[in-house]
Amino acid sequence: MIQQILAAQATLKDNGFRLTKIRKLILEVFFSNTTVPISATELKSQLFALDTKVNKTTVYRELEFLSAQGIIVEVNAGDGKKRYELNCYCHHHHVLCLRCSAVECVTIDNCTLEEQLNSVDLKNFKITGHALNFFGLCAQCR
Amino acid sequence: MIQQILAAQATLKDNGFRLTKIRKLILEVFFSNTTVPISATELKSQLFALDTKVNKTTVYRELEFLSAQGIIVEVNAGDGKKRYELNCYCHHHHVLCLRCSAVECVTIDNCTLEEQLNSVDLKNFKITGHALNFFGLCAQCR
DNA sequence: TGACAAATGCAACCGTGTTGCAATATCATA
DNA sequence: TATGATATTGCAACACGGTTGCATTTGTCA
Ligand SMILES: [Mn+2]
Ligand SMILES: [Mn+2]
Ligand SMILES: [Zn+2]
Ligand SMILES: [Zn+2]
Repeated sequence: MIQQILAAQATLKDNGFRLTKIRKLILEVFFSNTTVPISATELKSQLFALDTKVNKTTVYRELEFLSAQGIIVEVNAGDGKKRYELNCYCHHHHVLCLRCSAVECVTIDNCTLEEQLNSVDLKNFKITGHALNFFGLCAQCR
Repeated sequence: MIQQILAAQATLKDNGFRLTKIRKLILEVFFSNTTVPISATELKSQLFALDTKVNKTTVYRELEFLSAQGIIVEVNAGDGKKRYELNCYCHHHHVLCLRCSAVECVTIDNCTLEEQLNSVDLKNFKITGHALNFFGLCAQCR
């Protein structure tokens, strides 16, 4: 993990971007954290808990920046709120708790969605991706 | 279609609700329209095109009301915006155009998603539903 | 150390959706 | 048909997630 975070930092520097205090902290949050996707508001809170008060504009801009760099990815869990997680380069889906909005990643072994698409009438859309979200109640809320 | 709209109106009256000018127009929009889900803003525009200026609060409340009555259903197409369509009582999914936000319904024949769930680690969530959204470019935008 | 550009903070704004409350319209009943 | 109870509507103000312009600060490299 320490290697990965250093690699990410090196890549950023190589591309002419700066390693600010805030950016390094955000990288730490994403790399050290669990695999749960977090929202801009949650990230802001986590930074505050780390004694770093960051303006929300900066948080939004940094999330967009790290997404553009391919370090994190946007997760749409089905409520109208963007979340982000470390880019794991592996296709998977998400579960959302309808009561407390907790989100977890879920992986379907041998997901055949892509193959099933061939037999589907997609209304002349050119498909570039899909999102499968499950809804329900988490362990604490059920 | 004319029968269905009359049946819906009768049900509403039987349950003590009123058939206002606005409510009847909204029912007409949903029953006569294509099967494409529409947002509150789009509905407001369609009513305006029918020479009926409606306050947005009324639109939102009416959409929630008709959902609660089971006449229409909420559709989450993957952008952070609620859409609604006539309740067809049939399980299906949706495609979203990433450029113009057009939405269409798609049906996967013999959707096996529910069965695949048994072999999936759902993180102790109790699942009550799912949403599968495809993304891409519509016929006009591709 | 200094200059230049990247990053930040601030304030104001946007779109979607919600709430409290007063005014209005519907409809059963007289 | 007139009336009253209450369902519905409009208005204004608000909540929330997210964005934008611009001035200030900070990181980096020569
Ligand atoms: Mn994930
Ligand atoms: Mn549909
Ligand atoms: Zn929960
Ligand atoms: Zn399109």
